Amino acid sequence: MTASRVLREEGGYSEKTRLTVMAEVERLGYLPNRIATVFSGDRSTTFVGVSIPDLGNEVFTHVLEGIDRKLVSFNHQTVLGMTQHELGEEENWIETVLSWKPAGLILTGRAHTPRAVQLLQSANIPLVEIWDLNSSPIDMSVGLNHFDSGYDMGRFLLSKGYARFGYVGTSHDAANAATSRLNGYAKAIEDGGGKLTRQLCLNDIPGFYPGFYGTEQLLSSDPDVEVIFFQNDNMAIGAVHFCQAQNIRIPEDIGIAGWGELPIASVLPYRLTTVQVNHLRIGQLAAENLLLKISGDTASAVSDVGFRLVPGDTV
Amino acid sequence: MTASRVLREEGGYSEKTRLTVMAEVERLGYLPNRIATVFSGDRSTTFVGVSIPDLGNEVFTHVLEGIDRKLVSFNHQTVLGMTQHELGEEENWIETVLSWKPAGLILTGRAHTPRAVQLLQSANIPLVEIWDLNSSPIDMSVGLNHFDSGYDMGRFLLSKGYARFGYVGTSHDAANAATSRLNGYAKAIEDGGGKLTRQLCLNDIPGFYPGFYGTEQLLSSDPDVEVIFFQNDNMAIGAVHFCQAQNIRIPEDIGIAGWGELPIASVLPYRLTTVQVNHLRIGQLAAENLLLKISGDTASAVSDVGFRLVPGDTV
DNA sequence: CGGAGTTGAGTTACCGGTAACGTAGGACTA
DNA sequence: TAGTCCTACGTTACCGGTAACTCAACTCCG
Repeated sequence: MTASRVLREEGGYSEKTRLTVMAEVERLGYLPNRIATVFSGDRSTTFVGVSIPDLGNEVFTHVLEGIDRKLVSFNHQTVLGMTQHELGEEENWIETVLSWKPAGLILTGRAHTPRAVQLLQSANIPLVEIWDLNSSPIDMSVGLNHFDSGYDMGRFLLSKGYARFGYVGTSHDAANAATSRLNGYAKAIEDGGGKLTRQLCLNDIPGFYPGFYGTEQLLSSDPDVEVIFFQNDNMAIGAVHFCQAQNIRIPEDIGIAGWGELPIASVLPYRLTTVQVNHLRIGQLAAENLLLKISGDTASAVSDVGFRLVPGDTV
Repeated sequence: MTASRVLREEGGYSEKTRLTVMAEVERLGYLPNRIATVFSGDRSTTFVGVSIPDLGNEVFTHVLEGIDRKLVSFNHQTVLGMTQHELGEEENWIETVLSWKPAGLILTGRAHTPRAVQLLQSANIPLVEIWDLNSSPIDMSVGLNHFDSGYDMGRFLLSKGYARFGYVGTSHDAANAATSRLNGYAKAIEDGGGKLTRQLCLNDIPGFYPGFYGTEQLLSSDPDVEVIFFQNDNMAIGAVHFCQAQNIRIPEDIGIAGWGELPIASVLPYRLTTVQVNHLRIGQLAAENLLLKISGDTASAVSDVGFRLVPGDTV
């Protein structure tokens, strides 16, 4: 008991005793068993479960980096959960990770299975839903309004005089956020009197190559499309390369718009029309709010990090 | 006790009892406390600590994805550790994560602090060192020989007739592997009678933009360089874009070589000279070997996944 | 039909911390 | 000098599972 007090620096021991204890710690190479501590007090671990759809998407690795950096600086650890864009996978992961008594959870997306929601509520631990802003979160939400970002892009393209619109995305739709963007985009086009002639949903991950062949597919089936909005920058860059290879001029023959502003944009010889989002900030803010709740403070339930439309040379 | 037996499907109970127990489980919404299980038997958790230098580097996110997918399919979870390329950070993380009784560890790199090695040895749990192959690992090693890959690139470039060589890398050198590549490259050049006129080490992350301005720096200080080997493909692609912007012809005026074959290569209008490495495979194999050891089987101590030099159009 | 073996279920103790409480002995006060 | 308080340290019990053991009831067989 005295040793326990010394190691926790709780006070109630003499300097002489402290030295004796520390000497024994040194001699035995003693490492505390944190499992026992958690068990004894029915406390939480210092684990924070973080679910993301997949790691292939650069956007989420930035979010994850923001989360982990912040957590580590407050002596917490990230337990990873890759949901593969499947709510069922997420539910299984939530059940498993909860049995390990995490200090909190960060989930990507606002959609969960009913049982997952029930598990989360009865676990009653701090929770942040990130990415697509949830105005009535289970506990807390950090992200941006994807519908609005799609809507703004639609309006911007309309203002540039386009009338026939296309969209290319994939079924790897992180937490339905890309679908929200598409819905916003479609709504803007409808409101503005344009025509969304074709929307393509590839069964692939949203990377460079799907952007490349997705553009080929879309243009061959609908050559009159004037501008294409892509699920993200990587796909848009793939599209630009396809157009260059086919001698299709941008923006004279076709307009290209991406989403997310990824690092590669900094070295491209053209300025991609895109939507800038501070991914790292989403992760940091989510972790910050979670840590506040964990330490018993209050944190804002809804944090909108916003977005910024970047008009480039590609439309 | 009977409930415990039912839930573990251990046998030694009647069907009638099983149903009674399961009904109570349902009624109470009972979730087992895995912490107690670990504590009771002085067992391990199902956590596997995975340390990687940083998440900004696409290469490691692929490795991590390979690891996590495999672990999840065997009911284990990844506990992330970002070491920021600092052995001290790694040591701190190892100490923390060990106190949570992980089932095993996967560490990127073969270099560790003496105290870290001591902690790892006394923890006596399955351990895989990945990335730069360690022929005498603490426990197991999965990766490739980075020195050899650099050496092969050097020899290949010599065979193309180059005589004045450059190198551009960064101080974010994941587990010293890039330095091994540089050493191999330098050795090949020396052996072949070429000249490594300049090696640049930028204080930045090895991304597109550092490749861009690193090339500018190197060429302005040493305009006679004939070919440049980059730390990775992203930097090499940044270099290609710099050359395009400056109307420097590739490969006529300068040769460019990358390393790692990243996804963007698939849509480039040219074929980048690079070294192909199966990053996902490294992660999968590391997790596989670790899980074998965890379940009490034996696994090979050293697994070389190899590499393949890809002669492209850029030299 | 009695003894041996089997089956299903209960009892006890333990893992390693820590909360809560107990207590000896010194200091301080009225 | 007796009573009170404080400090430093010790004792006990408990968290929730499970290993190891016990035991009653039933089965099986010569």
